[in-house]
Amino acid sequence: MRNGLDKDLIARVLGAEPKWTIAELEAKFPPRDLPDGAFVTRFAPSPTGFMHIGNLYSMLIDYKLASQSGGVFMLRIEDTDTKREVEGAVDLVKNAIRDFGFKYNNDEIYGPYFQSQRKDIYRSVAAELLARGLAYPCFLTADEMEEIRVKQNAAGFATGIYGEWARDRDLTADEIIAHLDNGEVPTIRLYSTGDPNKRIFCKDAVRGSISFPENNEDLVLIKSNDGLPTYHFAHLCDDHFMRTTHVVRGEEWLPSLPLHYQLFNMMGWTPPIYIHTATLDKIDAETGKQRKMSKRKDPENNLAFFLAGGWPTEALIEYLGNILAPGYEEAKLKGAVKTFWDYEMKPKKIPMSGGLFDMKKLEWWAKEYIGAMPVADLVTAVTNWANEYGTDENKMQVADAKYLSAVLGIERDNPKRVRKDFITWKQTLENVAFFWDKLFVPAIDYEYNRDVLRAFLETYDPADDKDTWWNKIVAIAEKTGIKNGDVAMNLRVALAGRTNTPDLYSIMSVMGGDMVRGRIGRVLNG
RNA sequence: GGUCCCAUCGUCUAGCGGUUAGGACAUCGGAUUCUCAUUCCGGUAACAUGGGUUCGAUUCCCAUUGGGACUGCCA
Repeated sequence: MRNGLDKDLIARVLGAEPKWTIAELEAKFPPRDLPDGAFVTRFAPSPTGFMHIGNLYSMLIDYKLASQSGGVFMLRIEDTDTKREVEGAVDLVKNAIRDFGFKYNNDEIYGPYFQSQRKDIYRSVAAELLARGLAYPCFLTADEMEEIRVKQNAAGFATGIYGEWARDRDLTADEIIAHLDNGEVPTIRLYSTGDPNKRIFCKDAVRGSISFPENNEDLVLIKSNDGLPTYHFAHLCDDHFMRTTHVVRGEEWLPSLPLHYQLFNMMGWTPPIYIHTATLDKIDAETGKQRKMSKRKDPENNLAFFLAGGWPTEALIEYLGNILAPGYEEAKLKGAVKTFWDYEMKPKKIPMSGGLFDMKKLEWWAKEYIGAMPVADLVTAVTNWANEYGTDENKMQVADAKYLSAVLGIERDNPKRVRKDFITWKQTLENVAFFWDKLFVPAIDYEYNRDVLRAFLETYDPADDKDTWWNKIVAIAEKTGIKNGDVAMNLRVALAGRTNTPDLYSIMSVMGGDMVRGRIGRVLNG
């Protein structure tokens, strides 16, 4: 510990008087009045203009834990890096939260929820640390720090500002004033008293107790360029005063856990319970090796990819949810629960090893999800997607809701035996495109048996019920001397332009007599 | 280099000292069907390696190997 700074110097060093004392802040942000066991969590993205799978992954834990426990889920914007900020990024975040059906509850009294608007809070806490000699102003320039780094590397020491290398940590008040008078703006650094030869024990809800060497780095608490806090300091102040009970974050934060414990200990505050999640990986197509999902290389890392591609958001939730709450899938298959929201997530069971993102399994969840949807809901979902993301052709397909409903309703009447060939809203429309004359692509290379087609036209009556219709097919088969299936196949290809389709009779019923006659006639005349 | 995390079928996992190591996806057969999709039945497939501890290790401990993260006035 060093000598604390006096009030006036603290104000000069911070650029403004601290607005509150710690006691005032404690009163301003009182403990939350919630039932025992309620989780208070937050999703805290940086507004970088990009929402990735990892964001959804951790937000799902936050939201689920809060909602299942009767707690609170907050949205906090971590806009402390003015250089990386992107316009419109906050709306992107909010839209994603809405699209996935999450609701956040930003109670005014714990706000504001933009870190850029919480300067007074950070300044007040920093003032306390400065007064107690647990933080100090540092006037090191970027160039000077680079010099230090070079020296440390050459000598084989760990890089960073610590101990002997921390030039300004024991500056006297007069020396500080001299720097200030010189027009220099300091960063506020932690005055670390940690001893790397001792160990600190930290807790993680998934991994249990983890020990690290104590932190001895004088990390930056408040940056000089804009007076905003670093992640570490913001985390301390915000999660304490927002009364967060559980901090869910990526495992890349594990190494800074000793620092965070140190910070909370210095303030005499209880740290939140940490849940560090493993990263979502994929196999690199070029190297064949497993690696973290990359923003640049992997389009499927971007949530916009799934939204634009028409993936049901619920399928993504079910897929990720099953990873985060192992056993959900089994419970669902057994009928014990209906959706992920009915299944209890246990923090301890959240996996700690990195997982591969499995598109095949996602497809399976999507098929299951769509397969279980009532036709009306399917039509709505597909229509909404087409109108927002679809092509003009897609929009045309959804224009007649009644026809679309008939098309999508094929083989969906028996809930035990629904078709599961719909994966995304987009792919659904592509799958059934042949039902529209404009989109129909005839199979020009197919070798039709024209006798069969002519014979069909002779006896075809759109009003026939299925048995009558089938008996006519059988009769044609006998007459022309080919198999029933071959007769059906000729009709199928003539109508749909392909060899794989749902039930033929249903197709004809939906198409209607004119379209059926038209397409068969087209083959015969063409 | 230093610190830390992780390790069960191809993938995601169950297992918490004694199991024929279970499930799901994928895959491969078979049955059903006018094709496809469904549905049903069945198969292939895993405890990274080496030491301990123990009567007994997938399970506990330690190494090794492999993968990952961090080591910024970015989060």
